[in-house]
Amino acid sequence: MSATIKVLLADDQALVRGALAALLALEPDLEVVAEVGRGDEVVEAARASAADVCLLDIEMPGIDGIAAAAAVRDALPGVRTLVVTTFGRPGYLRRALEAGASGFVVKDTPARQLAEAVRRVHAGLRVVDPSLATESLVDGANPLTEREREVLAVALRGGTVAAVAGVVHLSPGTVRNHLSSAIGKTGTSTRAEAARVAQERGWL
Amino acid sequence: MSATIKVLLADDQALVRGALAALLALEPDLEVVAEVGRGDEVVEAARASAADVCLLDIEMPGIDGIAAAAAVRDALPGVRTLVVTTFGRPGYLRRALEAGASGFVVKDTPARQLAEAVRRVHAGLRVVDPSLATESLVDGANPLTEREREVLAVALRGGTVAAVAGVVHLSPGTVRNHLSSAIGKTGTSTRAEAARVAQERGWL
DNA sequence: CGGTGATCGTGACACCTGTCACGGGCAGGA
DNA sequence: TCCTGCCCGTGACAGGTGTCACGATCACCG
Repeated sequence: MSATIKVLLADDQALVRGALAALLALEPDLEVVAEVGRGDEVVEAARASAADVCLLDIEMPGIDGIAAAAAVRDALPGVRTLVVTTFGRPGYLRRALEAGASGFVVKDTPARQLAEAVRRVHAGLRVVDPSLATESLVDGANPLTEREREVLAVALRGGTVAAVAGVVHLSPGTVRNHLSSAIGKTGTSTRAEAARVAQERGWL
Repeated sequence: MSATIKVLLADDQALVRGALAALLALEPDLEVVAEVGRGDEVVEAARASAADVCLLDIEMPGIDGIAAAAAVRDALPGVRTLVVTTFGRPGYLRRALEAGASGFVVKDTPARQLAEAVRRVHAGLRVVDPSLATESLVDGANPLTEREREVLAVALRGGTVAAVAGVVHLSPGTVRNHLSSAIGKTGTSTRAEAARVAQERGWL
């Protein structure tokens, strides 16, 4: 075991990545051993640098931070992951924990708490934003089915039913049925509203 | 004149704010004298701390970073502003410069260049992301009219024509005409697409 | 002064959407 | 086995949407 906790940083914004590195470098017991800007480079870099904890942003090219957490869990079981994200969407928290993440921190949290969160995760504890944890329970699970999510995700870009049907290889009528169901489940009245609400809740 | 450059940080995400502070603290000639999380606190904090340069994020509660830059220009003419944002939308660059910002940096830029950008801005130079500058020229100005922007901004939330008409206090028919015009100008075929494209280009 | 363009409104038309009812197929649990 | 739930599709209907033509007012500019 090394004396310091080795940290891997994954964030697509170089400026934020560098800034977080500077922040963690202030802590004598932490050491940033790797930085990546894509989700699909996390496992490789974590292995090469023998990282103890991976700090993962969700919004990243390649694969997102949640999928990266799952990949780390499968490939490097001893490595802990801590998801750090901009959006405190309840669905994100649930999916992150299901992907094996040990912690979930929103970017609104004070800077000084980040190092402490890394230490707790490294010690085997779970770190979860308390305000989000309750919200996640209140909000409940994702009521959308697999196809509804898929159709709604494409509809988010704004095309017509025919365009969506072409992308997902379905009949236009089926697409409308899925959209109608999703509209009902989100309590909205148009697909654009439904897509927006679903995204805000982390259902996509 | 002080020996160090006094910097004000404005970003709604506390973690990013603190991280940027740590990053700039590494530079001996820079000093972070104030941190705020809202756009409408910038002028007050800049005055109180006698800041030389204001680092402004665009996405902020209260007023956004561009409006904050304009407020600083009007209230504190000697203070330079540097806009730092997540999205490299050409329209943002143009509007930021019109608001009197001395610099425009995307969060994708390497961390080490930030301090240099602050120094250049403090020296009275303009700092503009080069890749964005050319894109801004190619893209041209915002073709949308004032009312088209307003209607499109409301339509972005996804409601029906009637709902939009109620918000902007217009006739439903007029709203449809404005939307139709905006759809034509964005080269799209639905209002949702038009709103998405307009936002991506910084036209809203 | 006339011309131009943004703004606001109406009316009409073809088309798209959201909803519902109704099939059938397929997996998993009582 | 039946039942339930998800999936996929069709058809029909009312209502919303996008487009166009046509007026009208107002501000600005040559």
